Amino acid sequence: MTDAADVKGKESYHHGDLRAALLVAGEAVLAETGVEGFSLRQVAKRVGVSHSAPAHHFGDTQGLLSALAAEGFRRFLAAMLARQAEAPDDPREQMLAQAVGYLDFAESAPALFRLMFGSDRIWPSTPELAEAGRAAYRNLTDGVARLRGLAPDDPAALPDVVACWSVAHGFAHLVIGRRMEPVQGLSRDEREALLRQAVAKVLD
Amino acid sequence: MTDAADVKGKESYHHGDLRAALLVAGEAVLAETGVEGFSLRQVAKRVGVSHSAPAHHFGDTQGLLSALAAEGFRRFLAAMLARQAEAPDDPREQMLAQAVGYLDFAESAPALFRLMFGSDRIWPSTPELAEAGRAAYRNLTDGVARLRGLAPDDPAALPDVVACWSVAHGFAHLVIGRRMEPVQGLSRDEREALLRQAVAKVLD
DNA sequence: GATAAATGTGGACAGTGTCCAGATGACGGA
DNA sequence: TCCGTCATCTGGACACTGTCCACATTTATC
Repeated sequence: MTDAADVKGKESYHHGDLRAALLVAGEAVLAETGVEGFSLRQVAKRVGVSHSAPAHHFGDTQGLLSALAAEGFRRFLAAMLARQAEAPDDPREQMLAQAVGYLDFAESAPALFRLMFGSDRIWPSTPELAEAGRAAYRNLTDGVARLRGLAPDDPAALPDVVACWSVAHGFAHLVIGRRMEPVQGLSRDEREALLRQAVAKVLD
Repeated sequence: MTDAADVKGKESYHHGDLRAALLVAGEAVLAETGVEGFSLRQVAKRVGVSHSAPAHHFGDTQGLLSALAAEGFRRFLAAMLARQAEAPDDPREQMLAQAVGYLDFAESAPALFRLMFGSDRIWPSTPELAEAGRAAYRNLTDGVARLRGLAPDDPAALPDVVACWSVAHGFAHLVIGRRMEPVQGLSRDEREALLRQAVAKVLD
């Protein structure tokens, strides 16, 4: 139960699904140590495998972190869609729900969030990563376009897109960075209310 | 001219002002390698001093980085005040200028900005650092209070403070993280205009 | 069943942060 | 002027890191 290596029995030379196990362990290490303390050898040790085994699946540290970031973007989008699904089907409410989902994800996986948006230890142009990021972005632009009655790719939506994205991102980043003192002491509901207020200002 | 050690001649056992030299070199290393690539030994080498010399002045790596972050917050505030000084003395214009100064700083020292706001390699509660951060925050709350006609410490200003801070921070962070594709290709003036638009929405 | 490819091992190397004992020199009191 | 104290700085040590390499083992393919 401790290590993924135990699933197939400890004596098999080949792991079976090392790639997946490394991703699971990698995310755990990331959450425990943060981006800056992340160590590839620690991930290998946790899986019960040689320190250089990960190289065959991810190349180097950046490779594993990039794969984690790509997976993060997919869950990031899922978190927003989950909030949108339980919100009224109104353009404005959908945008507010999206912002709350943004905060959900950042608070549930702060280290991953920072890896995705503010780290030099990934390759943002990795196809898998770039595509996952674009999908999340598309959800935002679609929402704004719908709210403003524009075509999904109308560049006229850019100012609103940027404003929404900035306020949600800034709020989430400041909260998980513990750099917004007056908000630290608030309950989750109060933080959410503040975020909704801020986004609402942008949408009006 | 290359190293601060040369100022007093290379042969003196004691450096003279090693602390200041380490801060200068530290910021250079930070700018070149980013937070995650920062190395204390590299800073020592650049100054021309033993690898363990910095310990006597800053304790460990976090100590030096915390000192750099504190200095960063002071320059952060100065950047905002500089923009405010050349803007009309109108509450609204002052807030917009403050946001532009926010972006100025982030773009001029992205690695330092990320160290200050999103890193685990500093101690946010260091007195010097906490005080420098509070001073910058106070400038923001004062601006919002003035705009809304409130007393400087009226908690009723919180929603607006949070909204302004979030939008400026999110915009700056996304720009320097190169995670906002549609904005990457724009000129500095265009980015600034987008930021002012976004902040203006919040202020209305 | 033999051969090629994929997967995993363990040693090597350079680089890192931090601890430690000791060398050096600045500074104040006699 | 001399002497002792103390801050400063050196260099070695240790454990840890990422990455490279030769090699072992297993799987896949013909």
